[in-house]
Amino acid sequence: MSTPQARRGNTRQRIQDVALELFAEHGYEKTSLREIAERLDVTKAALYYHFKTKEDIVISLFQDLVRPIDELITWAQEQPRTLETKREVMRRYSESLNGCAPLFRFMQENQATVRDLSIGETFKRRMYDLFELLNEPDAELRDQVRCITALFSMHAGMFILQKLHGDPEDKRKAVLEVATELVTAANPPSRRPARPDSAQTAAP
Amino acid sequence: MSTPQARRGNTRQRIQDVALELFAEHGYEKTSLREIAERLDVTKAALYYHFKTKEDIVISLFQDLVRPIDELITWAQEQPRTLETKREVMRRYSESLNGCAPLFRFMQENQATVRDLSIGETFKRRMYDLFELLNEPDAELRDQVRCITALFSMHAGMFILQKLHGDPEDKRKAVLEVATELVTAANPPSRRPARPDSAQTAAP
Amino acid sequence: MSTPQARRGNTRQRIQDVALELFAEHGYEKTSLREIAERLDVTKAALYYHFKTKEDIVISLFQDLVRPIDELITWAQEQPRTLETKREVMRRYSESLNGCAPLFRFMQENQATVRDLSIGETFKRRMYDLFELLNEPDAELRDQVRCITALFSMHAGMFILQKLHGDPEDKRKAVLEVATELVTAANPPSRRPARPDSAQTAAP
Amino acid sequence: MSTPQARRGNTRQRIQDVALELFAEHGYEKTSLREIAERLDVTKAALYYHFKTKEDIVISLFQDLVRPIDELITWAQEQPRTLETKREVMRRYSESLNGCAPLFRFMQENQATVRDLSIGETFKRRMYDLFELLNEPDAELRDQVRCITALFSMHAGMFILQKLHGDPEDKRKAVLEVATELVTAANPPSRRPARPDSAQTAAP
DNA sequence: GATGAATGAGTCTTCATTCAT
DNA sequence: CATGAATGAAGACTCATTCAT
Repeated sequence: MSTPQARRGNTRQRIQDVALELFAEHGYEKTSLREIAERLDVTKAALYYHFKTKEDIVISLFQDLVRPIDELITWAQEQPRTLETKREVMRRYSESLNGCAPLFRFMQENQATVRDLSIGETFKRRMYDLFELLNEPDAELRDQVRCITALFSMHAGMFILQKLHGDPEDKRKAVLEVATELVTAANPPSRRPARPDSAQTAAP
Repeated sequence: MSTPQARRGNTRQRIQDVALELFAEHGYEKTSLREIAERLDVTKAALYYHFKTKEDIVISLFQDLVRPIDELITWAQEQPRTLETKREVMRRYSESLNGCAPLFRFMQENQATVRDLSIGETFKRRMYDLFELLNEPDAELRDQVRCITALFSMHAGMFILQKLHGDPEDKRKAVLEVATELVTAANPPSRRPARPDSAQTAAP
Repeated sequence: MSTPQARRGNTRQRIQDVALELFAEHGYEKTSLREIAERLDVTKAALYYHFKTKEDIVISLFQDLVRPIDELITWAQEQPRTLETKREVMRRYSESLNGCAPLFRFMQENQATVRDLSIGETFKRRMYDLFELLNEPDAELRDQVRCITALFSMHAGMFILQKLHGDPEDKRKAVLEVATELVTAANPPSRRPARPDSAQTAAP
Repeated sequence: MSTPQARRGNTRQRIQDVALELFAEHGYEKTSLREIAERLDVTKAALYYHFKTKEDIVISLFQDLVRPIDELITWAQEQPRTLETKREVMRRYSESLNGCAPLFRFMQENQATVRDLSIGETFKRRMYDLFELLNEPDAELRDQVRCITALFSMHAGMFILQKLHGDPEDKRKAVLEVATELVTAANPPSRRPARPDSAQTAAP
């Protein structure tokens, strides 16, 4: 696996893996390309064969992440805006996040940096789309806060809970439950769309 | 205020102000001492008269912040562990945070950096103390998540909600309410200490 | 002279001197800041204390050069457009060039580079101003060529003739004579301003 | 012409064309092989199939240029050293230059670079040969300057006059005329070889 | 209290070049 | 004929830090 021959052809992938690991661990700015290169046992110049700039590495990481979320958003926008849909969005979102925990940890812990990177705006847009899917347009301020907290707690949840003992999967589910409760509370029956039967068709 | 005479003697304070502003805006690593010095119209060397290192500036900022929170923790540990105490902790914490929003924004958005700084450990300790004040020792996982989410939403709340329109004070109250609800839900009547006097023995 | 104390305070000047020497010798691109720093026995960073960028060094060199030429142009524009004025312009220009021969050699031999630098445009402008001072507005193409050749031969003259033996001052005068002849030929009596008496007031 | 098939077999030529274009535009040092390769839509490695080094490309360009000039020199050295021969040399030289204007522009504007390249010396030799053909061995300094100026103005003429309006061919002729006048003036009747047959013994 | 001048270590990035395929 | 992958050397530039004055 670590012979030069075996590494052929997957260097790009290996760069992404190591970079993500280091970015998540020490932050984007404090991770130098020298460090990444050394850990891969290649030269810095090799990185530049695969990525035009340091930022480009982050962008490539982000693009792999954003796809499932984009699909989720697209799917949700075609569903009826029922509570059940919202719950399903939360479920699916939780799973998406689970698949790219390190990247989300990186984004969470390097927000100041990410904001200056070109992906910052894209990321914000996604968050806002999700918020709008959970939130009713004319919701009270308190309910808006509930929705945002729900989203945010799922982002942060994963690694904030790391020091708590317990099975990671159990923790994920606990976070999902609490977050779903918040969304549910933010969508009281009185404010839900009139005909409840549309709800039946919600999730597949 | 901005004449050379008026600036005499409060340079230290002015450095802290500008540094915090820039750290919060662009992150710790991307803010150089040159930038800070230029904005203050002094030389970099002048910064070194007031602070031993760059990290020292952050530490000094942090110390001003941590005091009210330390006091809050000390006070709370002497109170009975009732739900009402927990609610009061939330109220007071919300106000403390309000007083140092930019610093918290900085800590929130530069976690990867802060972790490597000497303040990282101190900060984590405070968070854990607060968590223990809100959480019952043998609480279910879900209730632990509620407490952590409650704390976290108050940290993040302030600047995450910036794009929502509305009076900042209204937003703060909304966040406080939602967070307090989470804490309340995490402390169901059945689990609250049966005899309030047992609370006396709670804190060490 | 070369003790650290003696060097204090004139580092900026020394950088300019060495830089000009190396730029003229090997070209702008092939002269690295490392080279300049090493020859001065300072670090590269020291150069950056005195100049913001590599280009900045060239700009500073150029500004010292351009001043006497600007003055010459200003002076000439206030004189009557007689042949005698033009001859005086050539005389003065030759002396100006003599004072900054290495810089002109640099500009002459690195035109492709200079063009991309910010000084390129400024320089071209000066050349055009000088051309207009020597040339009559509606001159024939051949006379225009004469003027341009006159100017150009003075620029190039100095270092092209280096391999010819003879006293440098003699060579400079020879170039000036030939160039002046070209200008004279480009301003035939028939085309000179009508009233010859205005010519009397020409040179101071 | 630009289909892959049509490009077969003339890649070498295409490299030369693009390289010359870029060298003339931005200079030798600032033109990277990557740039050349990209514009040709081949890889850098492909360039190395056709040329051993970057300098090799310049050398190959130069060799194509130098042949007609070598022929001109050889021819001229066999002619009698009369003024008429010299005039003919100028005429032919002007035409040669016309055929390779971009290369000459490159050499003119990158002298500092060319000097360090292996072609530098070769080029200088040719220039000196030409000078000797135009100049009488024991000419006065002023006449030597005339000859050099004549040569030089023809080199520089082409692109210096670019901003002047007028037909390029007209400009070329104007330059040739002025340059020829300079050569004529440098060869006054009094100094011309008395008996034309003495010309046979001129060149070594 | 503060500055002017400098440093050493490090940053990201680019380049000409090589070579197995 | 040409490429994909990589290298080593070097480039310009920035940073936190120091210290004599």
